[in-house]
Amino acid sequence: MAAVLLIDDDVELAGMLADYLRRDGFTVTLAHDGESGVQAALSGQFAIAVLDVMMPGISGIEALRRIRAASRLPVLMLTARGDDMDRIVGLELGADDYVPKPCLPRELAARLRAILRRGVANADPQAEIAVGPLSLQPAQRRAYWRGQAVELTSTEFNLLEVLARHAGRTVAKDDLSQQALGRPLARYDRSIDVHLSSIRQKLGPLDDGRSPIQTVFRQGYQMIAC
Amino acid sequence: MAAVLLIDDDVELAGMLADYLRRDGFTVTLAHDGESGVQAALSGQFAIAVLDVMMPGISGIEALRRIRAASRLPVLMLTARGDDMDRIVGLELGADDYVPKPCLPRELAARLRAILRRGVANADPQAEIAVGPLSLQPAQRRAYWRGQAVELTSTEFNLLEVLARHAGRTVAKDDLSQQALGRPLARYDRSIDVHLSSIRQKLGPLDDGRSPIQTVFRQGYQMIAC
DNA sequence: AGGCCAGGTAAAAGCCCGTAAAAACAGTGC
DNA sequence: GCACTGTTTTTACGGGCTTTTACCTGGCCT
Repeated sequence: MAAVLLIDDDVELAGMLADYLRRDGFTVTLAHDGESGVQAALSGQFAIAVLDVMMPGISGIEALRRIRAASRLPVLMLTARGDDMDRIVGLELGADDYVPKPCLPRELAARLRAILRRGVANADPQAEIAVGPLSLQPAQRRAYWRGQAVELTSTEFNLLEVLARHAGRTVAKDDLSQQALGRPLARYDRSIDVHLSSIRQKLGPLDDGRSPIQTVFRQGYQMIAC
Repeated sequence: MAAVLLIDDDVELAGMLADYLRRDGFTVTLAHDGESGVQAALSGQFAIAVLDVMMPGISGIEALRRIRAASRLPVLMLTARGDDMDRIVGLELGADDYVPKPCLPRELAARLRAILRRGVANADPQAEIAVGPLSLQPAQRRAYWRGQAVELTSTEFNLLEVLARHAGRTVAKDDLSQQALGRPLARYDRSIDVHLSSIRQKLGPLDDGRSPIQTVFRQGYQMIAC
């Protein structure tokens, strides 16, 4: 089943959780401090990470920030009962869920499965993203259209990757700007539109003559799911 | 802020939670049994529903099943500590999250916000919506009428999608505006009417000569269920 | 019957988006 | 430092989509 990375400095508790998850069908790897945890999370080997908020050295929040800076790997936060603020902040920062400690292993497993089922977001950077005639290899930053390599600039690739990861759903322009350009969308900023125009030209139309990227008026853009 | 429907037979507890949520900026409506709760959930007036699992009459699970049969409204389940099985089943059935009881109101609010932030993404984009001669593929933003592709503008598609998801029930103009145009209905705003006029022209009449979208005087519009 | 108001629809007005082209920026080699 | 090259952002304009306006029809009420 899915590969889980468990980052928690409490060796005993982590071991116990890992045992339970393994019996439940998960493949579990342990990291006992934030530093090595972040590194492992970015290795691209895991489908999801479980991250303890309270840790010596880098806090869980900081670890999450560093993971999010480079990856969309799903992350579930473990928090001690009571630190609600941290919970909210955790989700603001882009955690996918949190579970209060002490937690029932069974509950943890259920939430892991729920996140994995929700799926798509599984940004395993090693994997290839395929949507209809488009295929992307984020690890090599290469794009193929109908099997042919396409020359994209760096920004164009970023944009296309975000859209492809959310294929079939509308992505707001602000999110596109945030994730592909790394800055919030300013008023009168037309960069996204211009880049999308060039992407469309480089890719060409679908079989039915439509563009593979649809405009959703006033909301954003949507890549057509295969 | 967001309109929350709270379905719980425990009047006292529900009232307390409602108070907290209101102070937190939510608009809260209460339902004290499954039957009326399901009905309210399908009214299209709410952004999210909170549903107690343990209820006399229809159980929370059954209520969820009936909501899911007709709608993708986000639902958060309230479960008593211990019934893990129900939790898992709850998520399998398409709940968006669950919170164990007794719960901190603050935690409930945080989770509600997290789901709402996740936003529209809840609508299962792979599914195809079919209502009589109409079929919609939200993932590709395509519409077919009697098997023929129909060219719709972005807003027209949004409107039709909302109506089709609630086929057989009246949708208030204000909800249509909110969901398809992303803004509340203003006085003297005729946009919805105008868009509906063009949709009707593009689709044409049903076999019996009526429009597939009926006007419900002073209330809204309703798509005729197959 | 007549007035009032919601809704149907054509047409005008206004705004958003597509896109070419210019300007600004970043990197490279000399 | 400077010219050269490739990329990103800004600018500008035209076209299309949305919204507003206006006029008309028809239901509902007194």
